[in-house]
Amino acid sequence: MDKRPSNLDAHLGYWLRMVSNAVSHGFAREVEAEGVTVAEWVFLRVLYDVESIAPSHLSERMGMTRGAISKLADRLVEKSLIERQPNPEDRRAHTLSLNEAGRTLVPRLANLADRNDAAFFGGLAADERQRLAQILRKIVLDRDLAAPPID
Amino acid sequence: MDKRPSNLDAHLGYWLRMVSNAVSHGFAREVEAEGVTVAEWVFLRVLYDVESIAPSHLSERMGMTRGAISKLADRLVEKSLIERQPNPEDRRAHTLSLNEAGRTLVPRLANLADRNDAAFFGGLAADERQRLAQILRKIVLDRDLAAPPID
DNA sequence: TATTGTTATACTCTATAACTATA
DNA sequence: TATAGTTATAGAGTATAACAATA
Repeated sequence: MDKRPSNLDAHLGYWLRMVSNAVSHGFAREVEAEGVTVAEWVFLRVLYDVESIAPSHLSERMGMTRGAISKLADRLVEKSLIERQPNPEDRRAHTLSLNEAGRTLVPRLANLADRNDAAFFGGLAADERQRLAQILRKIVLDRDLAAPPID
Repeated sequence: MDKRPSNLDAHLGYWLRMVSNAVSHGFAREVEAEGVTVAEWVFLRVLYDVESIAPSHLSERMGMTRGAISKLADRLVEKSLIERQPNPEDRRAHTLSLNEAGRTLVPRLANLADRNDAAFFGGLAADERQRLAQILRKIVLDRDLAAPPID
């Protein structure tokens, strides 16, 4: 039996990747108009809630390495959306926080995210959307995937 | 109303991205042992069914630009898994096809894909997996996303 | 020595645009 | 001129590992 290799579309991961890429690309195009990328949006949105955070904590929160966070932070500093502060108590440590421009931008990006999500999943019935969210959340919990919920 | 920007986890796209990334990374780690990447696996799996295909057709099939296909093809030629043939009728055109090693590798990769998918979504009930597949397929159809089904 | 953060390096994925060789 | 394919360039995303400063 099973002489033939399974088809690509036999795997949930395949469909998931196709849909996820499309959603993310769509969102990427929208936020590009505001001068940021998807990863930067996540970074900024996390900062919005925490006031200020150490890069190492952010790296855990976002499921990225410290090096990656450092690079992202560089870009956002360059774009004048965040600031780095020294920590007087431990001079190895820093904290990151939004500046005025960053704080102003986040709600605009959140609106784009809302609209993108609505547009993309609007073709589903309300109960389908709920089902989807439920299943995805279950996987995240089961597998203990990265990012703890923000709220 | 809506003074606060919506949370990251308010969006289906956020959950989708988190799960999709985890599945793909898991699979990437597995196929790495066979010396290929996820994009290469898709490329090889498509070739397995069609015997031979023009790069331009493959680019449509995979939803990538011709340049990206060209680069992927370079790597797979270098890894001695595929071959490029000239087309005698139109000397601009080429075709791509698996060689012996490529043809042998695909079923092994398919097994890894099966196992990865099973491991990842094994925590879901059968009807949840079915639901998830159904919803994702509906989105792909609704939005007419890339890759036509392989089989 | 261990830890915080940065930097250096590298590779995949992908796009856009220029280019080559046909047709 | 239009088309098939390749090449050049670039940038996001990410990782690993080396490093500097400090603890």
